[in-house]
Amino acid sequence: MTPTPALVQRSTRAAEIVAVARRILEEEGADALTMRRLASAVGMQAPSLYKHFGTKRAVEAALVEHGLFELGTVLHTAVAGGARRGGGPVRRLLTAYRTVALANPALYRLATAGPLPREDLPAGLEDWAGEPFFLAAGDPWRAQALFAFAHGMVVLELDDRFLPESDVRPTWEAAARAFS
Amino acid sequence: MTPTPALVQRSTRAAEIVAVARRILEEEGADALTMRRLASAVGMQAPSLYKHFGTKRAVEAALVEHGLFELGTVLHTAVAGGARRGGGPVRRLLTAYRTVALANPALYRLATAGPLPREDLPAGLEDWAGEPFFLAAGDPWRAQALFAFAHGMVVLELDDRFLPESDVRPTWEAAARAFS
DNA sequence: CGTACTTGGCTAACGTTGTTAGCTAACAGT
DNA sequence: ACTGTTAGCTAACAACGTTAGCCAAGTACG
Repeated sequence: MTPTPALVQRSTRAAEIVAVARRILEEEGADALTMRRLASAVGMQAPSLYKHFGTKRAVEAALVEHGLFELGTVLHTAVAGGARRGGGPVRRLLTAYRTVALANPALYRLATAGPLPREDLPAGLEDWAGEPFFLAAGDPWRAQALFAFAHGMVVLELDDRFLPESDVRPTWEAAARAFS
Repeated sequence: MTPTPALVQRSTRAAEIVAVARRILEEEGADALTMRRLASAVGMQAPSLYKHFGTKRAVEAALVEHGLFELGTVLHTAVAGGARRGGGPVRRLLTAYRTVALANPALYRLATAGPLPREDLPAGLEDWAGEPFFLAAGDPWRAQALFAFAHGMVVLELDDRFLPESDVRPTWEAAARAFS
């Protein structure tokens, strides 16, 4: 319902840096995303990056922005996408959430773990990305609970925190039923 | 039901290092826990720490061990503790979980976020700490869901990820009812 | 009793990290 | 034609985890 927020406008070079940073993040992991590695992958020296981003956190904030935007896009279409796809909106939301998170694990962690760099993010982006939970759950408390469940499941899955023999999909299924 | 696992036995000095590390972690944050800072707080030079712990990760593993042990202790007594305290076992479990996690936020994050240093942990400790969820929930899938919800709520609370005006306790209450 | 070994401290140093200072070539504006 | 601004560079700094190598004190034992 809230209009899609606009992404921060960036110069060609800055956009290229963010794109390369994202590739490094997903292909080589969060530890590989250093200023020197990023600079070399983009064809310059590390200090030159500071002509485009004031700090490494600013680069990460740009990545978080992309992550939240994509997550929000997927979740909104999942909730809105009619009864064509299986189940109710809650089920579609949960499926979409898990899919996009597991598809970009490093970006998901960056965007959802640790404190948010709110001052470097477009206003409203965070709320907009979380809105599908309210749309699907009905009231704010169920939305909170649904969000907490989904986030908890995903990070525990990513961290390999469940018992090895335990299958995780029945739990998602059960939650979808419980919250519908 | 599973017997309480034994903690790793450590020399006096090593135990002191872990205790100091924990104090630094909670009082000054995870970033302040550096080998030099830790060494100086314990009265030695950084390289001397390596006479007691092979790596920084090993120090952190010792902290994780403490964290899981305390969490497990609290959760087990919460679930077992008769009908004296309010509500059913699920409600007591959730209250205890939130309380201990918010009381030691940095330790909680260290113990539950990111991959576990399983090879440096006493065998069975992880399972034992998670067992109360199975005891309270009944079957494994509900246990998984309950754990994911509790963990998700706590990390989102710690990361200040909920909307500022949103009260979080009704959500815990509702979950306690839903899982009972 | 002396000797060998272990324990636990030290200093110096290495490589990597984020970041700053200061220089410079290219380009735009008046 | 001068003057900024933009975007690159090299050199360097402090802090990080960690390793190497030295040395004093204690301990085991023949």
